[in-house]
Amino acid sequence: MSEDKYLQELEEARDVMISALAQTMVIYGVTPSVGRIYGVLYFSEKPLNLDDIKDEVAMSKASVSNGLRELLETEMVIKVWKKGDRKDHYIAEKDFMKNFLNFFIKKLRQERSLIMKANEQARPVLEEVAAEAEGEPKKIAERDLKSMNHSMEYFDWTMRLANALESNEIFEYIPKTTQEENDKNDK
Amino acid sequence: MSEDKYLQELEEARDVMISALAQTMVIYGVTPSVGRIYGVLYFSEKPLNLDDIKDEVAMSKASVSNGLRELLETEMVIKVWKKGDRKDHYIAEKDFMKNFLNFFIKKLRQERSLIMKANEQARPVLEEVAAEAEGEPKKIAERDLKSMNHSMEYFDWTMRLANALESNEIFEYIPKTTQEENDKNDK
DNA sequence: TAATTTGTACAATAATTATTAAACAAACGG
DNA sequence: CCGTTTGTTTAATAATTATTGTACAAATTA
Repeated sequence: MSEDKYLQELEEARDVMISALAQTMVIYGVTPSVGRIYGVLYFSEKPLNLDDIKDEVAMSKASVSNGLRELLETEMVIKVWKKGDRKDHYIAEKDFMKNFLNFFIKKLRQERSLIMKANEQARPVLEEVAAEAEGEPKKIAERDLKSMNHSMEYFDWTMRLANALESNEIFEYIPKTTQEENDKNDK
Repeated sequence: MSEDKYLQELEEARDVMISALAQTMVIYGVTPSVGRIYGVLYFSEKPLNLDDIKDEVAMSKASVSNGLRELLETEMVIKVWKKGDRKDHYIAEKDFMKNFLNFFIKKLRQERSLIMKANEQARPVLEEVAAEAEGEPKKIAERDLKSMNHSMEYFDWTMRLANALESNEIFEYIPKTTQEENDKNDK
C-alpha cells in the first residue's frame, strides 16, 4: 500500500477521534467548534498559530480567536512563544486529568458563590421574620432557614471535595494507577 | 408589621433563592426555565401538579411538561401519586448531594462511552498502519496509539471515581460532616 | 359511549447563541 | 515615522435551541 494511502487513513482516524473529543467537550458545555479547536491542537505534533488552526477547522479568524480565548481561560490550551515568529502559537494541555480537575473545581466554586450571594441577601429577611412575626409567616421563615442551613452542609462538602481535588489529596484515595498496572509497569 | 407584609417579604426572599438555584443549574447546562421549575418545587411545602407549576413559573403547559421530563430523567424531580386527584403531582429531590452525584456520574460515563466508541473505530486502522507501514506513517500511527493508550488511563481513573461516588465509598474519604460538626451535634 | 380532563407530540415562532466580515488597535520592521 | 502584520472588537447575520399554540391520544367519568 502506498504511503499516501496510509496517510489518508491516518487522517480519517484522527478526524474520528477529534470529533469524539469535541463531542465530549459538548457534554461539559463547550461548543463543538471550540471542541474541534482543542482536538486539532491535541493531535498536532507542533504548536500551531491562529492561521494554522483556522485552516484546519475551517472557521473565521475571529471565531478561532474567540475559541482560543475560552480554551485559554479554562487552561485547556497554553500559549507558547516561538523563536523567530511574531505570531502567537498554541498547544493543547494534554493531561485530561488536569483539565478535568480545573474545569470541575471551577464549577463547584462558582456554584457555591452564587448560592452564598443569594443567601446573604435572603437570610436577614428570613431571620427578621422568624424573630418578629407569628403564625404562618414565622413558620415559613423558620422552614426556609432550615432548608438554607441544610444546603450549607452540601456546599461545605463540595468545597472539601474541591480542595481534595486541587491538592491532589484525592489521588491518595483514588490512585491514578491501579495495583495491577503498577505490577505490569514494574516488570 | 402586618402579616401580609411579612408574607410579601418572604416571597421576595424566596424568589431570590429560586433565581440563584436556577442559575446554578445553568452552570451545569440546564435551561433557566427548567431551573426555575425545580426551584419552585424545591420551596413548595406540598406536591404540585402541572397547572400549579405553570402558574408559578408563567410558562406554557407544553414547556412545563418538557421541563419536568428533563428533571425526571435526571431524577431531580419525582412524580408522586395523590389520592383522589387525577393529575400527576411532582416533588423536588431536595438532597443536593444525591442530585450532584447522579448528574456527575452520568456525565463521566457518557464521556467515556463516546471516546471508547471512537477509539474502537480508530484503533484497528492505527494498528494496521503501525504494523505494515514504514517511515512517516508508521511514526504517526505509533504516536497516536500512544496518545490513545494514555487517555485510557484517564478514563480508567474517572470510572473508578464514578464507582466511588456511586457506592458512597467517597464519603469514607471525604465525610459528609466534619469532626467539628459532629462535636457540635453531639452536645 | 359521549363528553371531559389531562398530558404530550409536533410544527411554527421566538429567543438565544455562535459565527462572520469588516473595522480597528497594537506591535513590529524597515 | 510609515506601511505591514497580527489579533481582537464590534455590529450584523446565521444557526441553534427554547418556547408556544394547537392538535391529538389516552384515561376517566357520567
